[in-house]
Amino acid sequence: MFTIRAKDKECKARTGVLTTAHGDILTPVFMPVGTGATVKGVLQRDLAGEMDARIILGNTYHLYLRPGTEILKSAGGLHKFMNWDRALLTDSGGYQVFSLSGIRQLSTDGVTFRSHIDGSKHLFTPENTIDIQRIIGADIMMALDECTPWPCEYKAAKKSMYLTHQWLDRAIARYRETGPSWGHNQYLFPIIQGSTFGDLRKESAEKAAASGMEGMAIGGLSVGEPAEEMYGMIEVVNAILPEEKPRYLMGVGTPANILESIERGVDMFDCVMPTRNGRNGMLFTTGGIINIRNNKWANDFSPIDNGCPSYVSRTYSKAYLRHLVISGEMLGAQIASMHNIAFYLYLVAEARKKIEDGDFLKWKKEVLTKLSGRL
RNA sequence: GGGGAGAUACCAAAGCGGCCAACUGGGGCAGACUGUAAAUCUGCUGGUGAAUACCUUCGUAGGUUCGAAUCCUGCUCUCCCCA
Repeated sequence: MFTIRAKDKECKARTGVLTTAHGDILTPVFMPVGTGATVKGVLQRDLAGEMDARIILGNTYHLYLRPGTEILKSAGGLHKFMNWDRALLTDSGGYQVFSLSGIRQLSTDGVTFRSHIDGSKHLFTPENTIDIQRIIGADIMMALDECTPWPCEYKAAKKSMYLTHQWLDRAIARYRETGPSWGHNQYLFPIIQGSTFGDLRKESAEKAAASGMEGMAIGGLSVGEPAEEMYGMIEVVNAILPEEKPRYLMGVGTPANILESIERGVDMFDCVMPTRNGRNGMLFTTGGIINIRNNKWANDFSPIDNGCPSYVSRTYSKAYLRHLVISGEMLGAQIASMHNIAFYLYLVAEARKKIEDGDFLKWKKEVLTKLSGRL
C-alpha cells in the first residue's frame, strides 16, 4: 500500500510511504543495488544501521545462476539467506536482455541466455521469472521486460514494447495464480517501455496503469539518451500514471538525474553508480564530484565529506582514501561505496524533508549548483 | 690477481645497422562508468607544438658508415665465476 504524505505546490514532487511486509519505505527513496545478494563491499548491518536503507535490490538472473533456486529455497528465501530483514526488490532480468545482448536470443516465449559464468543455456519467461522471484521472496518483483538500447528505431521500439506488454499480461497471470513462498506479501510492478518516443511511452504507461498493480516502473531510460530526453519521457509517463501509486524510475542515476526526476513526480530509484563508481574512485560529495585517485588529494587530510552524516564520510581523510583506492586495498572500495551510498540516501532524505517543508525547488537548485562542479 | 657478463627512458626489460623517440610490464597522470559479465575499462607517459614537424636521448669519449641504441677502440662503473 502506498500513501502520499505531502505534495509540492510548485512541481510534481511528493513524499509518501510504501508499506511492505518488511517495513515501510519513505519516498522518494534510493535503493542501493545488491545484484548478487550483496551490496558490494557493504555490510547489511551498516546499510540498515547508520545509512538506514529501507530497501535494496537483488537480481533474478544473477541469483538464479548463483547460488541458484535450490539453495535459495533451502535458505528460506533471500531475506534469510543474506540476513536482510528489510525490504527487497528484484529486477526480473530484463536489464540483462539489454546488457547481455551479445549472449542472448529473444523469442515471443521469452529470452534465452547463455550464462556469462559457464556459457550454459537458460530460458527466462515471464512465468518462470515470477516463479524464481517467488522463491527469492522479494517484496517487490519486477515483470520481465525488454530494455531497448538507445538509439532505437521507432518500429523496433514499438515491436519491443508490444513484446514487453505481452510478457506483462503473462507475468500478471502467473502472479495471480501463484502465492508467496514465504508467507509474506509480494508486489509485482509492470515496466513501461517505448524508448524515447512520446506516443509509445504514453501507450505503455496506459498499459501499466491499467494493470492495477501496486506500483509502476519506468524502464528503458538512462541507456545513453540525453538527460533532457529522459526527463521528457518521465513527464509524458507520469501524466498518465495514477497519482496514488509509487513510480519507480529504473537504473537512475546521477544525483542530478534523481532530483530532476523527483521534481517530475518519481518516487523510487536504484543505480549501481554509488557502488561501482565508488569502487572506481569516483565520490559524490555535498561539495561536488571527486575523482579520489587524482593527485590533488594526496595531501588533503580533510574528511571525505563533512556535509554527509555517515561515519566513514566524516572520519576518513581524502588522502587516506586516495591511498587505499590507488593501492587497490579492499577497504578503499568499501569506504568509497559506503560513503557514496550514504550520500545518496542523505540526498533523498533531504529531498523528502524539503518537499514536506515546501521549498524543494529552491533547495534543488542550490544543491545542483554545488553538485555540478567537479572538484 | 685470472676469466666472463653487462650498462637502454621513473623502475624492470626487449631491441643488436635504416621500418626507433625506441616492444612489453610496472609505476605515474588523466578519463569513462546510470534496473552490475565491472575491485573494471580507455587514453597519455623525453621536450616544444593543434599538426606535418623540429629538438635532445639507449654509461662515457672517440671512430667506422650515406645512416649507429645496434659495429670498432679507449675510459668509467656494475655483476658473476676461479684463485
